[in-house]
Amino acid sequence: MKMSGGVEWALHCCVVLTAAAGPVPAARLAELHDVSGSYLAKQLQSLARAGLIHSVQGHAGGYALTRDPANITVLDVVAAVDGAAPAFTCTEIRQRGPLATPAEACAIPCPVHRAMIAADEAWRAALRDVTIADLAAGVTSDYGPGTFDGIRRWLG
Amino acid sequence: MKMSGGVEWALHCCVVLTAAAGPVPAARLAELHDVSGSYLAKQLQSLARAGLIHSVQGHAGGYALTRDPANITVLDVVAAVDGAAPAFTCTEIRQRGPLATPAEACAIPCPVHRAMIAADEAWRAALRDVTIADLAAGVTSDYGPGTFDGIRRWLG
DNA sequence: CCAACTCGGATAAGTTTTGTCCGAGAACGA
DNA sequence: TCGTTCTCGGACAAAACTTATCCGAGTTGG
Repeated sequence: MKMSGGVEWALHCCVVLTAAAGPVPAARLAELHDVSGSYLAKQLQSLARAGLIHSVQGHAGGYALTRDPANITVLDVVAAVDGAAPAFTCTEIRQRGPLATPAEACAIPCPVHRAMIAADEAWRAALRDVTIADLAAGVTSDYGPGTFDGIRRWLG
Repeated sequence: MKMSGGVEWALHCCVVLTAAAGPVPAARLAELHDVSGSYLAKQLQSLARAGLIHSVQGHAGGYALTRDPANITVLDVVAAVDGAAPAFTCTEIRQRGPLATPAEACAIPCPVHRAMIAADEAWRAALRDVTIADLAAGVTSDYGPGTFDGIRRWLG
């Protein structure tokens, strides 16, 4: 039960892109966060494939958000980087063994599966309630209104 | 973001132990669910280490629940088998890089971390709301009142 | 037209999870 | 009381996934 470490990087990158004026290269984002540029590229590609950011190639290229930060939820980023599949996978062991339940009685998920589905949905709902814009607002609230100005200046 | 497959086995075993009169050997539980006995033993050991079940050695030994099923939550089982650590681990990348936040300003978790903590807590709360007794009641409701009688009979 | 810079996917190393085995210990029957 | 049989418990490999890296294709700007 461990989430990909790339999720943290991706979320921080999305928050930074909120402040950026134009496209930002992956290498610049990696330097800003002091992480492996080669690996961060992988996470950004996942975000691009999910349609959360779009890439601009060429001399002054880089990555930029595709839509308003208020319309990108944390769940979107987590699903893009870590995968959209639920953490729990039911293998239907109730249909196996000497006392196997017949398949026609298995129209609805078993009680164990139901509990896991409910927990997963609660988790998703919590992540869906927070947007990238909310995170950016939290950064401003925590570290002062000039924080993003400094980032914008450093990005060039 | 994948939960250990052993969690499913462990939960089903706990439900079965609800119906058992005496201790049940790991091999018997494995045969009932048609899974690897060697590997199921590992999960049961985790449950025993967590104090959810206790082992009885010797000729007529096996595993039995230590307390009332209504006092064992699904979260207890998940934490025992899959680990109690939260899925998301914050690496404090805000304290790294050229624009690093000074350590004295990092008394509280960053916004990203806060969102993850909230989601994790929602997930835990959902799992804490369901007990092994609830799962057993769900089985009875789904497959009929005689289900556990059949299991008890098969266990011998 | 050239050159430099960007992303994109294909390619290895490390780590965790999964799966298996045999030895130590305890209870029952003789 | 002793031996046998059954049980758990921890130590030992195999496999899958995550992590990390590289170089080529494509595009922009001068």
